[in-house]
Amino acid sequence: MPKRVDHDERRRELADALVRRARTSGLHATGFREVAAEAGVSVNLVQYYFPTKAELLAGGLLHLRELLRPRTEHDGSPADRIRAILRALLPTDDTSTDLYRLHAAYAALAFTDPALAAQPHTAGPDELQPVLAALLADAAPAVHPERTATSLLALGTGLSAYLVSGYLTPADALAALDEQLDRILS
Amino acid sequence: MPKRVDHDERRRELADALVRRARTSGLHATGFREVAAEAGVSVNLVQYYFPTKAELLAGGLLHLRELLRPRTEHDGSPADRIRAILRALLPTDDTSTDLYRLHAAYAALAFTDPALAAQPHTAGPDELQPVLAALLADAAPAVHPERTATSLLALGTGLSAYLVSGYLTPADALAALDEQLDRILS
DNA sequence: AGGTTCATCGTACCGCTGTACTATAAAAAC
DNA sequence: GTTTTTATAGTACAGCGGTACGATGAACCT
Repeated sequence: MPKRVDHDERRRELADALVRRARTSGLHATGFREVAAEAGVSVNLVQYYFPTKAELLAGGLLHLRELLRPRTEHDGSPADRIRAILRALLPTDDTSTDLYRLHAAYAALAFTDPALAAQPHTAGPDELQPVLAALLADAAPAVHPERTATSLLALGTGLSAYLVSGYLTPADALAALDEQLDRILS
Repeated sequence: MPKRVDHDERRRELADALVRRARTSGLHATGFREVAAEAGVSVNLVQYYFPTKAELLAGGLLHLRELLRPRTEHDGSPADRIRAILRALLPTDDTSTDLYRLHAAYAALAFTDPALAAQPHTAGPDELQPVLAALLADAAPAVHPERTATSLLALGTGLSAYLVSGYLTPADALAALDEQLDRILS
């Protein structure tokens, strides 16, 4: 076996195994043994890269955030970019639904776990809000950019929650979003 | 000790102990022993009323839903009632914040636990949406009642998520909600 | 070539948690 | 008044999960 291994890469592989497992079995049912089995590797190797459970969980969250980091680079007019960003937020296929649900599990854990709470665990507005506000200032001069950006993101978050819970179909959620966007964008 | 006890009442007491404990310690860290200690009672008594862990959890969820069942009875004009219902949805004080977070933990669990998923676990739109739609049909004839009701509830859900995560202050969330309501309610 | 380091494995331990078994006192039944 | 429920408590057991301890073979260094 090789001696030198890229530790960051290895950690990413293991974190990905955690995500794969947890997004179907649940985060609460995913420990060292499950991650090891999913990665096809020994239990102790997982502990070699993530010495403690807290670090394993944190590594999983870091990787998950990477997986669902929204692509903010779209082309087209500012109005088109706004629409594209918000649409990309909604979990409309099975994969993004699973990831969103896993993220919800992490968020719930973070409420009572200070270590996780310290880590930025958000698919929250903090990254997208300024981007959206800047685009809105350009595309919709009539509205207050920051407040409108926040409201749009909140709407997207709520629609996402309804989507993953099965209360809405993707078509309905997109329609609700578009209705709001059509009103704002001139 | 008395022989006859109201079992439903006792179950409610124990479920309340579970909620009290879980809303600060986290649902994952709340088992038979913790509930028993919180209720000042023996471990076995908890099991006497909730024979299995699944039933204990389900009992807690049932009680939690009761605690945060929104009061839909308000007085005033339809417009006032709409505003009151949506405001009441937002967790603006510490208690409702804790309960909302606990509910989020239950929702996350339900995604991977069929037994919990079968139980109606929602602070979702299913109860409020028809009520709101009926009021909207009266107060805002220009808009599509069902779609608008869903959008408003989604906005409320998103704002609630941002509130319990600390991204928004109650004042900001209420302002965002009011802005939207002012636009719709003529 | 020999020793050292490093990635990997197998196994063992210990604490916690759900669950089961037995006991007991008080109230109800008769 | 005795017997039978019934609400409660204490203790015990078994499985699982995180963690720790050794072992081993391959690659690197000199």
